[in-house]
Amino acid sequence: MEHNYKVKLFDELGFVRKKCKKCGQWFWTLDEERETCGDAPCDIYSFIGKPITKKPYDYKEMVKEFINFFKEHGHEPIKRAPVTARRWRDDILLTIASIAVFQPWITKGIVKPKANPLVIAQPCIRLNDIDNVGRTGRHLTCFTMGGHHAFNSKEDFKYWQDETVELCFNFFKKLGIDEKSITFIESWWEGGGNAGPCYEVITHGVELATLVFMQYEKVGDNYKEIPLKIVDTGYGIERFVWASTGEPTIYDAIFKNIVNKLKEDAGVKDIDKEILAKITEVAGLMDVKDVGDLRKLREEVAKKVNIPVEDLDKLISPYEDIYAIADHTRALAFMLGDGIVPSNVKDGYLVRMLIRKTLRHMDRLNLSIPITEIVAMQLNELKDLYPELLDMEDYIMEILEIEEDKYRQTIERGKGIVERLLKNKKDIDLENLIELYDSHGLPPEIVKDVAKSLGKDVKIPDNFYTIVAERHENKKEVKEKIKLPEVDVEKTELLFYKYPKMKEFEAKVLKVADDYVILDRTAFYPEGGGQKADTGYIIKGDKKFRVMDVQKENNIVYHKIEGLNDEINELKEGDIVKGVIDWDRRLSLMRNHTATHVINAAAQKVLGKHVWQAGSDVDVDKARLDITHYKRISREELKEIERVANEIVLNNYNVRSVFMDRNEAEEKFGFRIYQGGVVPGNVLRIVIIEDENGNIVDVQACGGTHCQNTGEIGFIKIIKTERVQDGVERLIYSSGLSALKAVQEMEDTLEESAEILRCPTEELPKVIKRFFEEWKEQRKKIEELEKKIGELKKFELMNKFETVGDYKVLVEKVEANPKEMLNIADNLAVENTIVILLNDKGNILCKRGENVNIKMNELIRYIAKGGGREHLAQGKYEGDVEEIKKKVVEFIKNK
RNA sequence: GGGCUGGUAGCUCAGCAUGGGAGAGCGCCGCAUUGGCUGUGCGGAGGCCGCGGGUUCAAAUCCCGCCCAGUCCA
Repeated sequence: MEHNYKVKLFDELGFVRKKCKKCGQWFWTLDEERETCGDAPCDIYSFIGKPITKKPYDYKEMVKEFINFFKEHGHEPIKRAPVTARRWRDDILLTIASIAVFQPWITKGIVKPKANPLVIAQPCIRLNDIDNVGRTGRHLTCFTMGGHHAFNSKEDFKYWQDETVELCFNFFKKLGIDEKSITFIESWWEGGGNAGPCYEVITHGVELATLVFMQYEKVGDNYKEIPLKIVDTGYGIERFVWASTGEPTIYDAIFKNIVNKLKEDAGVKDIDKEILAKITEVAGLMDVKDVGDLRKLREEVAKKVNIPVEDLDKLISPYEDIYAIADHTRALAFMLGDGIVPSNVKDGYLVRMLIRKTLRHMDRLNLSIPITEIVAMQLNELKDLYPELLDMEDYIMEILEIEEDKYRQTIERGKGIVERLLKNKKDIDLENLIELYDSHGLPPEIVKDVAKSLGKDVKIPDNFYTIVAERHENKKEVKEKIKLPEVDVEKTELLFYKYPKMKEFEAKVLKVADDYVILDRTAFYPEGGGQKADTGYIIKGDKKFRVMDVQKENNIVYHKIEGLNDEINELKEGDIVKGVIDWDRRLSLMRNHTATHVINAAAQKVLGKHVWQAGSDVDVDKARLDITHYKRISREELKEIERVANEIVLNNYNVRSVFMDRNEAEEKFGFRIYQGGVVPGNVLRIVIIEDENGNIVDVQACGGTHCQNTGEIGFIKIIKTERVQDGVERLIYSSGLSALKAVQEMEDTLEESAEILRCPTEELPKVIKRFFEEWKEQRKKIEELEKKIGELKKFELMNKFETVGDYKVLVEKVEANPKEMLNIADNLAVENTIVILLNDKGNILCKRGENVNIKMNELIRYIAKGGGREHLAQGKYEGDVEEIKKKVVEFIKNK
């Protein structure tokens, strides 16, 4: 893509455009002598040990400096967004850049930005390079992207390249960075479907900022101009801090206190800063991608500092662990502080992985301080800039403890499995390793350790995790969606918002397509927001058409009519019809939907702020709500949620809904409104439950139909809870008369049970316990008696043996069940006897003494249906004893 | 959302591929030995083999569904 990168500033100050001798990229510089672009690997880091700013900054100071500079230059500072991008968009889990905060609604031009131009310092999380963290001196999982953004439309154009480059240049200068050291590399940025030219802003071998001019949408291989031209800049706050201190690694610059504390606790000696600097410098020149690259890095550095690789390894490894811990714990502070609940899915899984990785680093160092304390230190460092994290401290600490416990258990369990595996098998092969990791969560490194302690060696391939990943490939499922016919009509006017109690309405038929009818306006609620569709009738004259289902697509409401094809001529375009809603159904749906909001509020109150709606389904006789929570909901908690919910009902709070600007809603109520998931559009419908003083009980963006006050719900009964995933609990409940019905059904169960046991319902637990215990006792007794019967019958039968060939044979019908027969036979079958017992239920059993050479399983197959082992066989026979006896004799004689 | 693993005595687990009498170790109880506690020896109690269906003469074991737990991946 051709683009002119020349800006006013370059002209004014006399920048020259050059082509990098090494990488061939074009760049702009004030230094006419310069031949390389300034970025690694063409240039090496030259700020380590030689800070490039007037004074050193810490993290907090740099954030403030950045915000203030752009504030002074006409940008409005805005609050950071959570690191959990999943809350407002469904394409990424975590906030990976400052621009991610504004995608997709603002960048698409659908929603106006809160301010324009604006400046933000946005904590971001990227886990792609997690294995490099601590090792390369520069990689972080958690960093802060300073961004100043301008959203330019034709009517309201703020600024573009000239100003952006100038602002950047001046910010660098304000920090005291030598202007001759700055280079602007011409580059091209693409991401998230958008694209545009960009500058990478480099100094002393390190890229500190990227200035992107988003102006295209990428359609296939082509670029289409987008209406909004967006200035998207990213300043690496941590890198600025690093460069301002000249520390050997970014971790030393950002996490000084924590690194020192960890070093002290682990008893790690200080090593020559030169070595650390060398690693960072060499790593800076490398594109580290996998374990192999890291090994290469280690070898390279060993050569440069002239130390054997093994020695260097011993020196450096503890440092790497410390750096990784310092980084990971900050990411954890943000992830947990923003309310992520650990889980086996999505962002919850990411946070669990991060906790486990951190614990593994800690184990390697044998630290005595617990992970909770390290995260608490992070919170302490972050509290001035992000006081909201401190509100979540109790939650964060509890989660860390629970997760550490779980991890330790997993490892212990895993060790047992490995030990047992080694007992039976000589070696652990790749297949075992994969299963241990995939199914039991046991990393190969730990397997190796355990095996080593038992004197066995385990080989781990370099690409182990790649192999695991391959096993999980090509899996996708196609969700079936109801296909609606395409029609070209005006969008349907929705009457149920304006008139929530409207039961009947008149409308004009706009279209009849397949078995769907489209009206110009409707009071039928189409399925959406977890709420099921209304049903009812559409009436034309004296003809009634049953409405089975109602769907909405592109703002058009489709009414599915029962058997419409047969009567196609009776309902046609232009007809004026009457719609009648099945009001009992709607009432139930409204009650259940409002109850869902009430339950959500109650759950948050009882369980904590981390509780977030993870899905809901509102049906007529019951509804369900999935919430994020880190343990099973106890009986006590459940009762408390139920109590709080019904308290809200009894207080008869007002429920109102308003249409609101997205920004205004976010401003007023925060991200909490997105309980129901990602909501499109600029105008949101906000449903608010508030008490008599106007305090908010619950607020959500929601398109559903609701009661007008909580009292209308009548009564909420939680039926049960389920664990739908780790970290997500499902509450199933109903309201109003359905709730009453549910309670009555439970009562029926109790009554019925009590009747069977002939006791009052309140005595049930006691009586059942007694019955159960008695049953167990009696079962024991029966077993004993069965044994006794066997002993007694011996005397009755021992004289009835007949001699057949070498053996003494008994074929006899007894009054006994199979178990008793076995006991009898046990007492009779000795030496050269064969015992065959029958009962009148058709059971047969053959048992031989130890000196018998005939196989009972073969014998039984000759005389009856059944099988077993050589010494004992069981089965079913037909005919009478004499016949069987004849066959037995026949069989034995033939042997 | 998908994959995989597991659920058997109070605990840790074996048995399950190939269906046929529910086992081991630890713990618990009793007895013996000892001045007493270990320790040792002997004996014993303790199981809806997660729940529900199916196949079969017969299911802990095979098949299906569910519940519970663990774990990996997107």
